Parts: sequence; structure tokens; C-alpha cells
Amino acid sequence: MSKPARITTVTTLKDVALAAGVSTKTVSRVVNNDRHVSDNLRQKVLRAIEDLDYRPNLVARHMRTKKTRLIGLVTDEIGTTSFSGNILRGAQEAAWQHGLLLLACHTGGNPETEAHTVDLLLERHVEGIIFATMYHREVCPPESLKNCPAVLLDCFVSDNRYPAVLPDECQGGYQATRHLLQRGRRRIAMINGKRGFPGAEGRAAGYRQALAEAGLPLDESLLVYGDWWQEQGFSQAQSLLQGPERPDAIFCGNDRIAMGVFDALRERNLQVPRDVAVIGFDNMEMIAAHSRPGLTTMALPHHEMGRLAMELLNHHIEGGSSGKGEPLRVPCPLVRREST
Amino acid sequence: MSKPARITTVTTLKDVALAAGVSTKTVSRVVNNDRHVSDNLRQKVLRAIEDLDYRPNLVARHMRTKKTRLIGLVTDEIGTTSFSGNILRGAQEAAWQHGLLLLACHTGGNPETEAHTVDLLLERHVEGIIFATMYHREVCPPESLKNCPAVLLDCFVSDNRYPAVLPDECQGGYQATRHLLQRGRRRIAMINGKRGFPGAEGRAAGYRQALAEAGLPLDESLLVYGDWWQEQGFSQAQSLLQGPERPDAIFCGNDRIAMGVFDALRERNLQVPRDVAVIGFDNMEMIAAHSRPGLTTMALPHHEMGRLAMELLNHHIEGGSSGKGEPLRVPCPLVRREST
DNA sequence: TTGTAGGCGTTATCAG
DNA sequence: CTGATAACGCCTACAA
Repeated sequence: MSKPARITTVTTLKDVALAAGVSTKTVSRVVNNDRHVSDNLRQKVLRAIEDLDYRPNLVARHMRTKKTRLIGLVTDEIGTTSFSGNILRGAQEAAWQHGLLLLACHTGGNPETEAHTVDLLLERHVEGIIFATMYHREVCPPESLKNCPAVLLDCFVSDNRYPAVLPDECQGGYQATRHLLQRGRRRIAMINGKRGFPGAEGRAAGYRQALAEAGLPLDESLLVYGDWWQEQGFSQAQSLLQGPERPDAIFCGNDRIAMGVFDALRERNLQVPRDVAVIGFDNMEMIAAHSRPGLTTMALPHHEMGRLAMELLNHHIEGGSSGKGEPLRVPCPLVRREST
Repeated sequence: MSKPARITTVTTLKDVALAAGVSTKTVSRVVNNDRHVSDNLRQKVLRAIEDLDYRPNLVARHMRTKKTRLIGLVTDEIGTTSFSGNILRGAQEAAWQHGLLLLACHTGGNPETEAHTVDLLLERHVEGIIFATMYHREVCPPESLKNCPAVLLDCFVSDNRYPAVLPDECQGGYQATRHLLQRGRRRIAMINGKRGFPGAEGRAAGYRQALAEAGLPLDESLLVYGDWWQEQGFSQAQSLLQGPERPDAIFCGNDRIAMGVFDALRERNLQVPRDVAVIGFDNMEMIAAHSRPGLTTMALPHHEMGRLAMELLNHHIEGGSSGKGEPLRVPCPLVRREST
């Protein structure tokens, strides 16, 4: 076994001071870009820093300043979809701009692990925590989360005791339906996801609203619920298509459902979008961009949500308001492809 | 503007010691589970800790012990595919088991940002760094990476001066081809990705090897290169299918190419797998699991690679060997679906 | 402009 | 088993 390859000599402020023939405080000043240093000394110090390859020890600095510039990101799941990745990227980019670094933790959704994780982050004196989920839902975050600035991301608590950033499902449903209306469709069905999910309920609300505004009576038989999977989309579409009056457009609760609808339409030799227009939700790249025809869909703004959550948190940390109150709803943009 | 919601009273060892009527060192011993404390005092201290809701300050501890239990994870891209997510999850789970936390940084692949990021992590005294890429390739990591234990993940440097964890492309190509042979196929084509990529070259090597071992002469016209996209797979498949002797199986450089092949086969009314078996590579869930028929493919072991990289790094940190030398190749498992 | 003294919260050392 | 004291590397406060 060879020895671990640690940094052999850890250069400190003192070493630099010694080498440059100044006090540690002067070195500290140079490192922190304090103006009150003569050019002469500054040059000397900078040279010594260069020579010794000195790097400030942020651990020590943080202990003194009480600012770790660390943010905890607690997620339930990671990796199964691109969602968590986009959230992470959005949060990380915003953090970077504020000189913050992200401690990434995933918990598998286990409440005990969640509590343990938050405690760990608290012990490390993170300046704030983003508590994120993989899909829009209500959560019950660990008690100890209240001990530091926190923002919920893609999730919420009923009493709004934490600020939250959510996708605007209702706007998304509304805009999807409006889009179909604008394309001249009048008999618009909706094959939704599972009842009770904020995504499903919000999207349906938007759908109803758009139809109402267009002066179209809602045919309740055209709004059906199921789950979020392709098979369900397939069978629900089959039922809808064998009715007396075929819909000329189908708004799907997500992209997977839309794939099932595509299958059902293909089976009946109906063309998309000529015979029936189809619009999805979620903009899962792997599905929507590579289906034939390409699936028009509403994108979940995960990157933007991650960014906003971080900004909200930073604002709070910097002394601004906590952002508590009504959740911030981030619009879901329409992604036009060929299915409408 | 309301005041920031910081922890109001930060309880320290001293406070606990005062409350329990013991020295700080005794409290420290209790916190660190040192056996050399009488039950009597231990109880007192534990009660005080409970009462005051004391949490050890890891920043201070780390400054004293020189161990931050922090690992930097530097990635070029995050979020576009599930790859980075799986790597992150694998690394995080392994880190968790060793009491390590992950500092996640993505750089966009920009060398300056990479160098800056590594410096930042070094200043924070991470105990090691995992340098990861989104797809298997050669890299040129920043100079300063040599200042701490490091592992390359899904990437490598030509002189092996860092340990590396890579997918075993060759084994993958071999096993994919073997699988087709075992299903009775004899005229097996390969529509590969782009020339020069480790993924493409390794998979082709495995393909050749399997054919050779089976005593089948390689028909060079059956091994074609293109790019990694569906369109290319479509047109390459068209060419192959209009030749005099139709292949009875096609091994695709990745799953997107396989989708193009599906399209080409459908166009000619050929059935998968009856007329032509198709196998992919990468196991992109969104594609492979939801195509019709489901696509048999070789999975990239990102989760396992993330885990192994972390284990390798931890082993080094704990004083073991650095793991430098020939890269560690992680097998790509076969995922059976309906296309073969 | 520059330097000195002291302390952040913890653990290591060593004495009792 | 227990505790006083020093030290980790840096920054704040104050003094020169």
C-alpha cells in the first residue's frame, strides 16, 4: 500500500507572510483585495503566494466569518429522469453566480433519511437548503428544516410555511388547450394522469378554463383520468375513438400517455395531426423529440425552477424577505413539433 | 424586509459543558463516543445536549482534524440525459456509506471553468475529486487536479496518470453480438456511431471478436459507421436492406440509431425480431423501454461506475493505493426486451 | 498603510 | 476518568 497522495505541504497565511517579510494581516488583505495595501507590499505578497502555490483555506475562513457559502440540495430521487438533472443544473448555475456551492444529497424519499440528511447539512452550517422532489406533490419535510432558510422546489406544504417554486400546471393546461383551439380544433378530449395529483388536477383546470373561455360546453365524457403510462393512454384513446363523435384533438396528461395515444391512432389508421391533433405534457426529450411525428408538448421548466429556487434562497440569505406565502408558479412553455 | 431567519442561538460545546457542569473536553468525548467517560457524566452531558439542542459544528471540527469528509464531483454536463444523474446517484450512495458528502459542480466542459472549479474545491479542502464526463472520451483535466486524490469517471488520459473508471465497451459489443448469435442469427450487421469515439471503436472490436470466435468471416460491408442519431440509423439501414443478401440481425451503436433502424424496417414491412433482430446500446430508458417492440440493448453501467469511482477514491483517501494504472472497465449488462 | 492581539468551536496533548 | 491549555488558519478589532 502506498501512502495517500495528500497535499504534502499545506501553505498557510503565515508561511506567505514569512516569505514576503510582512505580517499575516497584510497577506490576508492582499488575498481579500483590500485596497489599503501599498503596491510595493502587494507585489511582494503576490509573488510569495505564487512561489508557494498558496491557496486560502476556506474552512478556516468560514469558521471565522460564519459564512460557509454552502447550500444543501435535498432531493428524493435522482437519475431516473432528466428532471432532477435539470433542477440541479439550474440551481447550480445560479449558485455559482453568487459564489455558492451545492451539497447534493438524495434521500430516496425516506423520511428518516431526509431528517438525517437535513441534520447533517445543518451541522455543516449550510447557509440554506433547497428541498426538491422529482414530481410536483405535497410533502412533509423534516422538522429541523425550519432551522435554516429553506425553499421547496417542485413540492409544497399546505400551510405555505416555506416558500415554494412550482410549475404552473394550470397555465400549462390552459395554454395547451388554447393552442389546439387556435389550430381550429373544436372537439378536444383530455386523457389525464392520475386523479389527486397536483399535475393532473392543475392541467385539467386549465383545460376547463380554456374551453369555457372559448364558449365551448365541456363534454364530461371527453375528460378521462387514468395513470401516467403509455398502456393506459392506449386503452383510453381506444375508448374515446370508438365513440359516436370522434374528437379532433387529444390533450394528454403527459408524454407517455401521448405515446399510447399515437399507438391507438396508428391502429385505426388515423393520421396525426391531420385527423387528430395530439399534445403532451412534460417534454421528455427522449420521447417527444424522437417520436414520429414529433410530439408538441408543454415543457416542465425544471431548469428555470432550479434557478429561481436558488435565487429566492440567496435573496433570503442576503437579508431579504423569506419569500414565504403563495408558491411561485413558473410558466410551462409550449414546445411546438409536428403533432398539432 | 424581514430579518434573515438564521439560527438564533448557536449552541457550542462550551454552552453544553457549562450546563452539564463538566469540561468542554468531556462533552467532546461524549459527542465522539469516546469510551473513557463515566456513565454518570455521560448522562448529564447527553441531557444537556438534548436540552440545548446542541449540534456539533463540523466546520470547526474539520478545521481541527484536517478532514472535511467532502468530495468534489466535477462534471462537464448535467441534466440532458439520465447518464449524469445515475453517475451522481451511484457516487452519492457510496459516499453516504463512508460519511462523505458530495460537492456537485458542472462546468459546461469549459477548460477554464474546470480549472477554476478544481481550485475552488481545493480551497475548500475536499478530500478527493471525481472528474466525470457525460460520455466516454479522452480528457485533459486541469493541472491542479494533481493536488488531491482524484478519479476519472467515464473518461481517461492517455498516460493513465489518474485512475479511471470506464464502461467496458468491448465486452458490451462482444456480448451483444454473442447474444444475436445465440438467437441463431448468422448474418449480423453493425450500424455503428462515429469513428474515433471510444464507444464506437470498443463496441466494434467486441463485434469483430465475437464473429471471429464463432468462425464467421467478417463481411466488411456489414460494418458501417455514421453518427449517433436516428436519421443516420434510418438511412444506413435502408442501404443495408437493399443489398443482395439481407442481414438477419443488426447491432446498433446506440439506441437512437436502433430507432432509425426500426423505422427503416417498418417502411419495408419487415418484422422485428422475426425478419431482422435488432439490438441497441446505452439502454436509454425513455427510448428502449417504450419502443415497439421493446428494444433489447446493452446498458451503460453509470450507477455502478459512479459507485466504483467513489469506492476507489475512498480507498485512496483511507491510505490505500491510488488505483492508478489500467482503467477499471465495468461490464455493460444485457437488457433483454422483445427486439431479439 | 501596517501590525498585534485575540478568538471562532473543536480536538490533541498532557497533566492530574 | 477528567480537565486545563494550546493549536488549527483565518479574520476582526484595535492600535501604531
